[in-house]
Amino acid sequence: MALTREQIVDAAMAILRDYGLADLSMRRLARDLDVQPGALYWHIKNKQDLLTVLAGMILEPVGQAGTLRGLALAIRRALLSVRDGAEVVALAHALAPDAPSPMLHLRQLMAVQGLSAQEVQWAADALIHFILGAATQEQTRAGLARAGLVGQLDDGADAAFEFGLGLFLAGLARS
Amino acid sequence: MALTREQIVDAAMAILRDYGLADLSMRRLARDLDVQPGALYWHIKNKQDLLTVLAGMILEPVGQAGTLRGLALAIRRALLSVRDGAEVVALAHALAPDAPSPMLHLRQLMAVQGLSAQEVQWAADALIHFILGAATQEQTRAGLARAGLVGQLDDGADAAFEFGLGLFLAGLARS
DNA sequence: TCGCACAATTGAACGGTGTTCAATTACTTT
DNA sequence: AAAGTAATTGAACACCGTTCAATTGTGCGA
Repeated sequence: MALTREQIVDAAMAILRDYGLADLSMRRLARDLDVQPGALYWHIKNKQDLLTVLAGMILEPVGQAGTLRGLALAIRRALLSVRDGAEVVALAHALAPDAPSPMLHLRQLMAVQGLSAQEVQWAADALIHFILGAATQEQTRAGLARAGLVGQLDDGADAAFEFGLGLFLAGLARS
Repeated sequence: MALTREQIVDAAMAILRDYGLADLSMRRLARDLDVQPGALYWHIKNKQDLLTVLAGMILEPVGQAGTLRGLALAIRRALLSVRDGAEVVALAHALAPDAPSPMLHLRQLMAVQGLSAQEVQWAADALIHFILGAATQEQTRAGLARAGLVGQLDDGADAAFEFGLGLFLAGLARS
């Protein structure tokens, strides 16, 4: 049966979930699909494109949220639910910042207390930097711990995120 | 004359400044030094190690600062002063978060308003995520603009950073 | 059912990457 | 001068993303 773009994306997601971004090479992906690497390029422009699709899938379960805080928590949860999810989304976000819908949703929820459109943009960017940075740090630590390069991952990651988010939201409320 | 660890580091920094992180390969570095790639490994453990040293050099001009705000601005300035500086420092920071002295200095300045040691750590982490994220975004955009993949880099980067930093500091002041 | 056209895949290559290591050269120290 | 150590070479290992001519597979109209 013919190879499908969807099959490729699903296989890529499986590698990501089970082995992480470092193992997600086009050659490895082709091997898993019993196909030569070149065949992938009939269905997909390049690896960056594939990663963008994966980023979209990772953020898919975020959904709507009534509050800024709820949305931030939902985004974090989605990022952490896939191995190296934060890094993949950060990569995609760097090249197309407005593509993922949760980011737009975030700006939408920022519409409070007389912030100008530009200020909303700035505030949303700041919050995104924090979310991606925090989640990336967590997953990087998890990877290092997995490799035995560093001991005991701190369990206080949730509290740390909550605290940082609280700081940010308090700053927003003040303005 | 014998090759020196310092020569290697300096040549690496020159490549970074002039051509960016993508061009900083061990082979390219060896070519610039008129040496075979293997020779580098007599003086340096691996590429990651080299990048850690570069990250330290990038942050060197930060120096002391009396205020949290001043330190944040100084760190950003240092990151932006070298092409892809933010990415290099972020890479180094991920593997050894406490190595760069400005990060410690930041925690030190966080000692305000009865924050527990853990809260200081959390707040410092949040601020670092913002600084690295913002600077990385700026330099990524600059790189895309250089490649002609995206038009007109926004000149409001300074203002955006200042605004995000203001939000964060306001949140700190509230607590 | 035979061709034909087009979709899809292969096989092979191009030009890279980080890293290792036996063998060799360069330089000191005795 | 000889021995011993420091430093470098040359070559390889095992990968990487991407391209493309040649080939195979598939559906369709005659």
